Amino acid sequence: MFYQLLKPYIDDSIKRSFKRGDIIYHEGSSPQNIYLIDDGLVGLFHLAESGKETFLRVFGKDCIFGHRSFFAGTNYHATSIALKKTEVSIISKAQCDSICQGHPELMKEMVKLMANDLGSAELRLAGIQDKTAKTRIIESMIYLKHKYPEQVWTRKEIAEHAASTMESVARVMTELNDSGLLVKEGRDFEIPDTEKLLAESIQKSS
Amino acid sequence: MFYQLLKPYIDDSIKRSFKRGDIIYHEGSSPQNIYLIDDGLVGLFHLAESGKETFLRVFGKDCIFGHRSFFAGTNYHATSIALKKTEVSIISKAQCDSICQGHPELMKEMVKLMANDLGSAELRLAGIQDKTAKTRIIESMIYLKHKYPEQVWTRKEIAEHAASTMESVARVMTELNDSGLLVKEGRDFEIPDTEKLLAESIQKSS
DNA sequence: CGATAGATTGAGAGTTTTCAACCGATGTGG
DNA sequence: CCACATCGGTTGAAAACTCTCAATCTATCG
Repeated sequence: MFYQLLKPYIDDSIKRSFKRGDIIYHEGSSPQNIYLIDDGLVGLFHLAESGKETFLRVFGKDCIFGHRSFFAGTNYHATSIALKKTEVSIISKAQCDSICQGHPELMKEMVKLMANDLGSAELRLAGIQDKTAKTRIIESMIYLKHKYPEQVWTRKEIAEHAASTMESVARVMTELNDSGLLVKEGRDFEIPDTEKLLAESIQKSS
Repeated sequence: MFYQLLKPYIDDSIKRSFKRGDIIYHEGSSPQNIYLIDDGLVGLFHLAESGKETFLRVFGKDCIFGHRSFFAGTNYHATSIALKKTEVSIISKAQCDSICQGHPELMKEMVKLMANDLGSAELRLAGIQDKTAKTRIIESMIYLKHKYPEQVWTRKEIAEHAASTMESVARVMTELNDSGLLVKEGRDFEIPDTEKLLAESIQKSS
């Protein structure tokens, strides 16, 4: 949607490539651009000094990222990292400003996007309080797998999205695999029946 | 700021009063209005079935609330509750739409507001992972007390903001009171030196 | 086929929460 | 103005859910 709106303006934008693990921008630095993904997958992470990482958001083809800091007018609060080979178009501050100027309908979309992301973030915040680790892990597995099924998500990534640890994810996956609610396939996995799995997630962990 | 922009349009808006504890809108219901606080204090809470509550945001004089759901186009994801005697102006959907239509500068402010709130929510999310309960409690005490110093914040409210429990808040407050970093005054408290208290919060809990 | 990143599993530790009992402040009606 | 009801706060002890640590195993890829 943004892509459709932005497309006419980005033909002359700068392109860059990243491979898995590459950092696109760092927490704390000042936003000079908005990024648009032509192809690939990017994760937004908060990296704590303790070494703990939190997987905040994921962006795929045709998504923009870096927009939050841009519109907030603050430095980046998190670090964006390529999760696979990724091609992005870089839209400069000046370009952004001029595009926004002439397109109020785009601002409406931007408001909507961030309103939704804010809702999700707050629901996750609340979920850490009242949901068990198992429930959160199942929800994160479903979320990530459904959003980007071709990606082989690591236990660590799922854990960082669920506010847990990779060991706990491994344990939950083994348990679900044994009960048939999930099928482990090497490092990847499949979800045969999302509804059933969601139902399981609601039970108190055993 | 919103208040200044909105003021000319809300002279004929509906006013309503609430007393402490009154629910203004419920999670799950459909947003019909945006609310503007003429005077008072409102908290946004997520109420889990387990009984656990999460204190998501606080709104004081001249703040708007209910805007996230309005702009997301979804039902409320949380419940707003008056924290003291509060007067609000109610701005209807239709009024909102027409105001937004004619005022792109207002949409820019709205984008900025939500971009900042999204950043805060995600930082809190990350903080639950890598900060101790004591650190979060101190941060929430400072945040709430500095934002609305006249309010007598309860241990429970602080706990629900810090993703902890009122017992833990009571214990931290007793400890800080004994070390002089905080002064308990009946149910209220004062912070003699915010910098010192912040420094304390960074230490690992003892 | 070796090297390396990722996954698994067990046992133990530990921060917080939970539960429960009690205390103290605040506010109201008689 | 006192007595009592209630709401909020305090404290201790025990429980518990997860995490941490460590060793081992298994994919995957050059």
